Amino acid sequence: MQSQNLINVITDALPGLNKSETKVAQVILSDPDAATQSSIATLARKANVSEPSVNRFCKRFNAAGFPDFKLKLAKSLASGIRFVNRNVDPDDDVSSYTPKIIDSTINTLALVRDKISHTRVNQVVDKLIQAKRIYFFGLGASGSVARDAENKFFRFNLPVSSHDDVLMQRMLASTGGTGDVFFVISHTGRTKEVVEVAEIARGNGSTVIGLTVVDSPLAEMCTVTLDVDVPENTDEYMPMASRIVHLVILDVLATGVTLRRGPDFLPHLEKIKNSLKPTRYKNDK
Amino acid sequence: MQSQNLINVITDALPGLNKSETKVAQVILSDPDAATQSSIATLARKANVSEPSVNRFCKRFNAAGFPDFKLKLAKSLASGIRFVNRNVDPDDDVSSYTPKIIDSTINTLALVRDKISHTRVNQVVDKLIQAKRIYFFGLGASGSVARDAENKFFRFNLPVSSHDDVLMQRMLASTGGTGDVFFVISHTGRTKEVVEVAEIARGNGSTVIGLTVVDSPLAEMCTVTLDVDVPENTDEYMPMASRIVHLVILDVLATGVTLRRGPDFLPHLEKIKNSLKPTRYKNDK
DNA sequence: TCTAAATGTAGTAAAATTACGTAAATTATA
DNA sequence: TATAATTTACGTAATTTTACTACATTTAGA
Repeated sequence: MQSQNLINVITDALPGLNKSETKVAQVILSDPDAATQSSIATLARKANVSEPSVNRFCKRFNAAGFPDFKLKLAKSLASGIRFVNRNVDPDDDVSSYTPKIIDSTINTLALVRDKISHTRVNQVVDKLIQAKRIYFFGLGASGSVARDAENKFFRFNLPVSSHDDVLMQRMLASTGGTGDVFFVISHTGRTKEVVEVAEIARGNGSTVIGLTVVDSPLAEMCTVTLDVDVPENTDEYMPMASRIVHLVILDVLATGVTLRRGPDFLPHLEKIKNSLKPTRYKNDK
Repeated sequence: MQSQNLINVITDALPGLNKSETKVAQVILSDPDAATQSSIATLARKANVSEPSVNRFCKRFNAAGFPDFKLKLAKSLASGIRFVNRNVDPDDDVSSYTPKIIDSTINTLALVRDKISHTRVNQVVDKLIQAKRIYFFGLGASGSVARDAENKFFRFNLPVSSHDDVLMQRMLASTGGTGDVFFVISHTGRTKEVVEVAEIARGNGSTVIGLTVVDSPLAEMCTVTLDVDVPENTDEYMPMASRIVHLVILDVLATGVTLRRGPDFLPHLEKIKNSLKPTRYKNDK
């Protein structure tokens, strides 16, 4: 795991802290930026604890001491993540809910960045490179993710298609075989239709890649699973973050494939880019 | 205001510094990360200058003193190096390009969060609330964004549809009128077909909302434009970030609409959620 | 050679840390 | 259930480290 956001770490640890540590945590979380600029004495005073308590607090979070802690805190703040785990409130106005939603997305992405298995990503890139054909399957919200994936991967000069029709998916899965890759995207990993399709494809010797939840029925049917451990939304108003995560992971996979193809492949990408030029108004700036 | 990256500032000021200040600057620039962790004494020793020289150096760069300087330096490192300057390199392996791509997406989102006009968002939410019908239009990559939007907005009990077929878009645009909202999504804002469709719709008295680039031909045709000032990708291997940004902005808009509808609307959303339950395997955890 | 800027020395103030002692809480035991 | 034993939490005060200030010395330019 890479450097996690200190504010998240503190928030997560909050329930397990003792009295004075909690006080310190609250003062820091309520205004992290002020905390980075105050001395151990002022912070201790604000939290109504002694200076050594603050110091111990810092060491608890793997800092060498108070100055080191402040440094790490400052870095966390600079990383651009401000509203941490703040849910949207029914009374929020635009200027509140807008940053909250964006920050929550950022937060989720940062989590995925630190948790995603690079080995798995590599395995999937392997499979995609070797594929004779790629099918992207998804239903509902994952349907548009699948479509986006098609749009992205067709640039690789491979027969790619995306499908959000269950019957079509079934038919394709049953006619597939070795060399075919079925890339199945599912937010829950529990949609029956999707799991069945994966099973059919697998039974015919196709490679099945799952972009879904770990330990789900779908994950069990897959040759390789890219599991995304995105925290479930508890808040009614918070949008589903998994779509975005899925899209970004597909970006990563596409990049992986491009890099494997090597620099000789770049002219091909350039050609596709240029093909769109005549459809656009010139930019005279 | 561009990133007040301290490292850049120091580099720029380098020619105008005097002897000992130059020494200090060189030590800091050669290993900024180490500098943030050392005391004024060690830094002075490394640079072969006295402690007050280091202190004066800090004050020269608008810091209150040495600790404040270290803080600012740390922030520059966190925000700058982590996000901005990390293009995918042809030699990168999985563990390099994966975080790079995710970080670049995060960076873009953070930028949008700070720059997006809340007034505009509010205006668009207004229009969407008042709409009798909503059409989401997009081509190519924006096509799947449009589709995702449909999937999200149909929950609001409104006639919503998405279209990625130019002819269909034209026909709908020409038959629309007051009360109809055409939500046009475009990465470039310069695709001729899309601009024309917007013009037709506008001509018939429909509301046209653009999710696109500021000052683009499309933006000029719209009733309200949500302009996204996403930096263009210079790197061959970096995926297009605007898709993600568009999706997140649609999340924001959807949340805005939900909040305006008030708490009475929540049971309706719950109903939709529950309708999907029978399609899933039970989660026995 | 004079002047002003640059740099360093030494002392002081501030900040952080450590050592240690007391209080609180937890666990074990009667 | 009460109380003793033990651990854990917390604070005081002393110590050490760190940063800053005032002033002295050096250096460079006119």
